[in-house]
Amino acid sequence: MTSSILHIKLEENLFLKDPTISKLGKLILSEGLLLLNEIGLEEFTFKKLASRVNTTESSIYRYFESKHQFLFYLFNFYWAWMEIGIVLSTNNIESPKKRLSIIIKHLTSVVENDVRTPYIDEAILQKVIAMESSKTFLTKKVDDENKIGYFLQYKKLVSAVSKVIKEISPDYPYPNALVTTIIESSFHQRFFGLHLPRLTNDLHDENNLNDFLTNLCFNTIENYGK
Amino acid sequence: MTSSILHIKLEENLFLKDPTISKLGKLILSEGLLLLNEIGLEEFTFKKLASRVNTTESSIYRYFESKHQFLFYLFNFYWAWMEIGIVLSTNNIESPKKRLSIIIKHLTSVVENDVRTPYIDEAILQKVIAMESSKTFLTKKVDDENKIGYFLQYKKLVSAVSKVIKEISPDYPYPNALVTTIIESSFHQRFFGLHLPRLTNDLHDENNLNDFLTNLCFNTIENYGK
DNA sequence: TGTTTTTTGGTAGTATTACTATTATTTTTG
DNA sequence: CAAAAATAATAGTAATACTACCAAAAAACA
Repeated sequence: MTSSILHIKLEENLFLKDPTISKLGKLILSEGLLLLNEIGLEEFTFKKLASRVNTTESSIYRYFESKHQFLFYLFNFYWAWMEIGIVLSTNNIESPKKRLSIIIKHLTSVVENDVRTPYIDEAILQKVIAMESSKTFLTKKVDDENKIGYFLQYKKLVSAVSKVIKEISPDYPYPNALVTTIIESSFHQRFFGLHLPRLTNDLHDENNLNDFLTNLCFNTIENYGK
Repeated sequence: MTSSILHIKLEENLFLKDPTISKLGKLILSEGLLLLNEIGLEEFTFKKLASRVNTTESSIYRYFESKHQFLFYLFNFYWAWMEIGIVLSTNNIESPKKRLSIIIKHLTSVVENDVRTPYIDEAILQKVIAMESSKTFLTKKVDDENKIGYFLQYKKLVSAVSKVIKEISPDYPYPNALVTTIIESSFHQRFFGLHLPRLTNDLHDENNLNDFLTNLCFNTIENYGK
């Protein structure tokens, strides 16, 4: 029996040395993700990570040129992984409405660890991305980082979902905006549920968050202009 | 003729010493806002601001204990100011639907400088808040900062808008979530229009952004459960 | 007007961050 | 077993995010 391993290959400029091909690299990924989840991007340093994996700062710098590059690596990993899951669970579905429902479920549900990716725990990754992903684009460096392809995976997914919306409502003029609104909202609303409950409505409950955004999506596209 | 000055009084724990009552304090606000807009929160330091207003780091630290407190000051100022504008332009309107339309216009339009607040340029403030406000809550300190009231103004506004939604659709279960989704989306979509256009749909045009979110809001609340 | 307060300026210092550079040691691989 | 590659260890730099202290200037008040 072959173990099924999902190897997610990311663009060359998301790292200095591919972390998936060495033991230390994998440790940096797995423990880095955990540390990021524990202390957050602001407090996260390569020095702390180094002491956690019993290596040195300089060794980590050989894999990633900065903690921002490391975050972008995880960010792209997440969206590449998400796309695989979405494609797999929708490619044999005829009805675009059903496909869209499934996609929204994928985008808004709490994720479980995917055992096919040994050094990344997707349940943790989702938390980290929810908390940190806005920080990838809300900077003055966004144009430079966009130029070197740091947002490619995210754009790819958005455009794929957008296509499904166009199948359902070809005249709806804002499919991309709607998709990114749903994604960002799912992250933020779950966060509000935990930390700033007056900014949301008991969306901590999985089904409510999915109901909120599914409803928002379909009512928006199906009634536009009516 | 009396000059009409809008004095926005903020909570005591948003500063160490009230910046609105001294010349230096006002300079810190006005120039700090401009500097923040120019270089972004990550690059912004009190040292740079000090050299810009010809004072010293230590003098600025007498007003704000950190740049994060300074950001929260601006954040609360923005939402307090926004609320005043919304109240003023809706309190004589009967129809809740009209009121909601006006509110969405306020929340999604590019703002112009309000001459009644001499040391804050609201047009700049809006840009800064759009870019930096997610960073106020997406941190590990959010619970502590929430406890000391750093999010009060924002919550107040959200709850006010939420009330209008309940007037229109009393059975809609997610009014708060919808309001924060609209606000966050208006910030992010405009940003995408400028920097990551493939994540949105020409919402750089004012009217489109307003149309997108007005439509999303009304269709969501009026068709829920249908 | 003179004298206290209050406010600001100036300097210094600390621990930490975000790196870069260099050399020594270990591990891998051909 | 030798050569190459990877990692460890150490050191160093400029900048950040502060704190502390004292002197000078400005404002308030008596």
